[in-house]
Amino acid sequence: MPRQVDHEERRRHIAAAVWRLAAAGGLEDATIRRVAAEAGVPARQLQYYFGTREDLLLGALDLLNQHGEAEARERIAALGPAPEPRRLLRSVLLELLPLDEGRRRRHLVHAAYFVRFMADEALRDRIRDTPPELEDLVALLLPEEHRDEAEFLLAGAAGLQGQLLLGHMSAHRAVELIDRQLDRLFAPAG
Amino acid sequence: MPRQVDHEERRRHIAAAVWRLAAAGGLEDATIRRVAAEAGVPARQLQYYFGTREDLLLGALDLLNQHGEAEARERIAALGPAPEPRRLLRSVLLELLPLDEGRRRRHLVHAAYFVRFMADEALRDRIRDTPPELEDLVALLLPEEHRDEAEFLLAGAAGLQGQLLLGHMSAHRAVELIDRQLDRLFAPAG
DNA sequence: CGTCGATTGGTACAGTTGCACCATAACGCT
DNA sequence: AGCGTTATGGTGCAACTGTACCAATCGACG
Repeated sequence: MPRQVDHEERRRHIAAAVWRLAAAGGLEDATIRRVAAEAGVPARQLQYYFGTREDLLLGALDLLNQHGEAEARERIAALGPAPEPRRLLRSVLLELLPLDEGRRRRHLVHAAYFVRFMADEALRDRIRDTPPELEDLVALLLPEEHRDEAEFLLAGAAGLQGQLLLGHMSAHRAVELIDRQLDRLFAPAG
Repeated sequence: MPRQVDHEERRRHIAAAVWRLAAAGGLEDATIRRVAAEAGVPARQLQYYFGTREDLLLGALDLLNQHGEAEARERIAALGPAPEPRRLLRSVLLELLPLDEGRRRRHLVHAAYFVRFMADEALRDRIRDTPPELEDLVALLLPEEHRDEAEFLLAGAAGLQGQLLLGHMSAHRAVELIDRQLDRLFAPAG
């Protein structure tokens, strides 16, 4: 192996530039030359590490997803072992809200990819910010008769995400609304 | 007035082409030449009726909004005079779901504009598919102590919109989930 | 030391982009 | 009929797009 360079690190560095541009101005701002300038590398490097522009966008999205999933897992693991269902559920729902710069950018990038990738059935799964496993988890955390509530809860959190991104609601208020729902669902006399 | 041509009709015809392209492949597909081809008019005409491309996108969005708002008002008016609060509320919430081609395209186009227009504070209001008046209406339809529920209900409907667009949930199921929430909120012993 | 493959850089090119410009046609008015 | 406004068409251009191509450089291994 000549010239030892960290391939993965390089790709993540470039992908991060894609995220910033896409989050700020949508996919059309993420041209090869502009991403290269944002990342501070020659444009040719993107070709080498990703191939075509389509591959670049696709690769950047995949990296974002695994990056975000790792962050989410970390935050949830920080609750400690065997957390109470309510606290666990709350953390899962809060992952859907842009409560810090990381999550905000993640959701913005997903929004930027949304329409473009929805046309292609194979790509459609990569732009959901709620993996199916999370949905199952939420359903498991609530009593069986509350399956409808579980699904609506997830939808509600996703909807609040949009409100927050648009600045139409404060993060504090969104969290409060979720907590009210949890109050109800975990009330003593369910 | 020489050469009587229906200015507004022309603009709507062109705007509809923007909607189709933006809904199918995002804003980057809505180039001047491509919109012209889709509308079947010379590209020069877009310049004449809208100005720059930015103006075209902006104008097409405004036309979509007023078009959609009219459609929504019509559907709600079809409930007849002084409908029961629950039916009225249900109709308002269902406006957020892509239950027909019109609403589906409207929400897709909004999604296409989302990131691009969020950067500009002045344009941010044009990409919300829930006008503030609707939010107030929803709050009014529920008893005072249910303000939190009203806001979460709207967020839930908006979240279901995303699930439906992505094909992760059937329209039937989404409507069912909303009806369950309404069952609860309008239960006799509130 | 030389060689070979991994990596980088620069550039060239055909296609597309948004937009400005100029001519001309169509029409309502005086 | 003539004029002025409104509308239309076509074309040109500089900037930018994605990507193919060629040359050079680097480092590890023989």
